[in-house]
Amino acid sequence: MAKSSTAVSKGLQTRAAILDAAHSIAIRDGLEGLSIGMLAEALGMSKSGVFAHFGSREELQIALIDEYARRFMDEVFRPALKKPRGLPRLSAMFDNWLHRVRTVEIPNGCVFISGAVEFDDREGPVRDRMVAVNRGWQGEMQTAARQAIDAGHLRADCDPEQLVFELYGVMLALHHDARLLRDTRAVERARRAFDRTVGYYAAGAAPARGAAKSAHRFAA
Amino acid sequence: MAKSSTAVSKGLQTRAAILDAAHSIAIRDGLEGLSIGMLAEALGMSKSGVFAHFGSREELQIALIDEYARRFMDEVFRPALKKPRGLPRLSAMFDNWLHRVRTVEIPNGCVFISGAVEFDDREGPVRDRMVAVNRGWQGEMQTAARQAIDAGHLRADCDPEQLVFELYGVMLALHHDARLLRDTRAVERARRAFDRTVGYYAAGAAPARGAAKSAHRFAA
DNA sequence: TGCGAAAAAGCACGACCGTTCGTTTTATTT
DNA sequence: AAATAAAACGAACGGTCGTGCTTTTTCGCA
Repeated sequence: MAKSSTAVSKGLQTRAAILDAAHSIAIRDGLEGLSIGMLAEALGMSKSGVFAHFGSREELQIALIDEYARRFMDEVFRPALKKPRGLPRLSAMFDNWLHRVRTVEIPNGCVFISGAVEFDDREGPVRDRMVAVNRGWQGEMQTAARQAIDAGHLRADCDPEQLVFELYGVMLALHHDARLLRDTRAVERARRAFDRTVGYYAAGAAPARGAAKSAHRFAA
Repeated sequence: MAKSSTAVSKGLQTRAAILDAAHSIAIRDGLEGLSIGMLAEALGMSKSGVFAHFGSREELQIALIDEYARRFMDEVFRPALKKPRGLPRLSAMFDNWLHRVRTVEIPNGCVFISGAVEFDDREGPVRDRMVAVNRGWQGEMQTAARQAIDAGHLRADCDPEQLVFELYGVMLALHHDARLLRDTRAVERARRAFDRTVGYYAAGAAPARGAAKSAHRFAA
């Protein structure tokens, strides 16, 4: 009750508004397409007013990466923690991700993906934050995979890093086919690819049968 | 002998030189990072001199996409045609691609990938060309997969489009991990993912065992 | 060798960029 | 309500961008 007026200062709440508008722009045009000018126009305020909240464009980009990562975690990973450890949780993560792609990332875009392409060969703090955030969710997913192994859902010889590598490849291919090629079957393909991949590593399924050899015995 | 002076006109050969320099820039900074100014500086000529060869930046970008696609086909797909149809050819395509990634695309970048991200939600002729070129190589690869099925190397229930989807996902994940995260194990993971994927669809291997069910029986 | 055409240069334009600075308007506190 | 701090504004700077002109240089051929 005592807290009469504002819980957060005016500055913080416009900063949040700026980041919200920046999010809308960035998922469409990427981190590079994010300009302070159009951001100010979208918010109905002056360029310098927007600028003052971050001090530089780089800081704005970094703040947006954090904002995007926060939303991603809240939508994709955090709800999955309510599922029991192991494959249920891992599947829930993928399901949430797929749902997010279908609802927000197909019409718009994913900052993780566009940011990775934009900053993969550019040094600096923006790239560093991009890497850190990526390591973050990859770690989360690897942990989930490791728990699935411990729980006996996945085979013991399943490499969590390899599994996450392959699953992210599925998401990247999904974005590519759905967004560039506008292929409506992409979501279904992604689902099938996930099932096949996890099914391969699933305990009880046929063990690794030297696939590395079989694929290349024809070559050379 | 009769052709005394130049086989190609001066204009065409500087145009080629421009496209070569543009290629060097674009694989690093993408199609959006390709500016006429730095292109002119890199070539030691004037902006308007460069500009005159294409008439617009869009035309330059389109010409570069074609140039990149030509090189890609020459390096990755065309040599694979010397291999016998089926899995040998498909494997050769992937091998060549992997080799190209290792030698040119890890230190630099891939225009197919950066271009897809940059233009996936922007209308216009550049995007259209990007789509066309992508459909091109995907079609080539699907044909190779179809031949592998006909030859009995891959199972009859293997969907070529699904297979190409999954294999491209492997390449995308490779670029991500190798370029953004600078993970040296990415190439090895890509190789393993390819082997596992193709191995799954290989004739003689265990048939599809309802993986779609097995992966999600834990969920919900 | 000279002539016509093609290629390159030079210059200027309007637009947008990130950023700085001084001022003015709002919030917050005393 | 007065005083202080925070926030937003407005104008300007130097820079780069793509693009349209005109002029000069260079090439190719008779």
